[in-house]
Amino acid sequence: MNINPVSILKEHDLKHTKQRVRVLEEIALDSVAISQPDLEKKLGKEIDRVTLYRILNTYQEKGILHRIMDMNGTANYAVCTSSCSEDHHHDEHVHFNCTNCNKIYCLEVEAPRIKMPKGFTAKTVSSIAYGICEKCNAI
Amino acid sequence: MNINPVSILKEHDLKHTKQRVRVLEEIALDSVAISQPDLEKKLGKEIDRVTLYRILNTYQEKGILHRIMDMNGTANYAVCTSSCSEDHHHDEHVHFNCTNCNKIYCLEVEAPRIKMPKGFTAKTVSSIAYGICEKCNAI
DNA sequence: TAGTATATGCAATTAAATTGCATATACTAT
DNA sequence: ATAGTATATGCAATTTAATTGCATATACTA
Repeated sequence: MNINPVSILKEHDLKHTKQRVRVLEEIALDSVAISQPDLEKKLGKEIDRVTLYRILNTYQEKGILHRIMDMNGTANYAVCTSSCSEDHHHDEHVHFNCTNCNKIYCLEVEAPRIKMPKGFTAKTVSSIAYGICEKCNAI
Repeated sequence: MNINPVSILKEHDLKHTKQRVRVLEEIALDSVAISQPDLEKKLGKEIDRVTLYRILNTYQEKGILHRIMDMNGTANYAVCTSSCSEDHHHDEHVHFNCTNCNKIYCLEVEAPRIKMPKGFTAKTVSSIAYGICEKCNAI
């Protein structure tokens, strides 16, 4: 993922701190979403646990990160595409959660439009496919 | 929801206990999924917390209940349609999570088939639409 | 560069989930 | 019916996750 943490922070009126930059860098390393526990393991010595929580919440609210819940209710984070904003997350693509390695992929597949019943108004739709990923299938 | 807890238990080779029956009854009361915290509040005095965890896990594994994770990673439970089984959850319908009242509805809408990229094999797909529900829209 | 607002880290608390074990309960075969 | 066996339940204790309050440190503004 090719992002510039500093300019992302500026765009969203967030103060430039080394912890915030570090978190964004770490998450952007991989196109695969990273789980909160894994992030903690990687950053645990550099960034306080509580700070990490707060940074992740801020990023999610600002539309900088997607939060994808896996089957166990664990939060996973990935960098949003540039079109996301505070009031509208454009994460209408499909996520894929491998039931073997538990990785979450952002597929380049548009989430299909779903017709809502009368009275219901949908703002966003999250589709998660569960199965076996590329790598695990190859083994 | 019109179910018979006793026969459901039999079908799945589960022992008939009053706790298991009670849990099924409670969840089947409403077509809307119920959250684990709400279940605990309702059953807390009748059923031990740990037992509830275990019953819910068993039901989910056996395909008796759907587990739907909401935005906060909280588990919500609803009765599966009769076509669910241990090896294949047929919950390919869309869920709707109201961002106002936080209720989760099982919509009578089939989840659309999604084409997977090469190498990925999907077993189930879960689609959750977020927005405002019927009731909250009416207010 | 001083002043101010906000982010961070630490300590403490609260809440959620898991484990082990003794007892109680449901089912099986007699 | 009943004894025996397997499994479910409830309790206590533990582990893990998440939240809150507050003092200090850091980034931005004028």
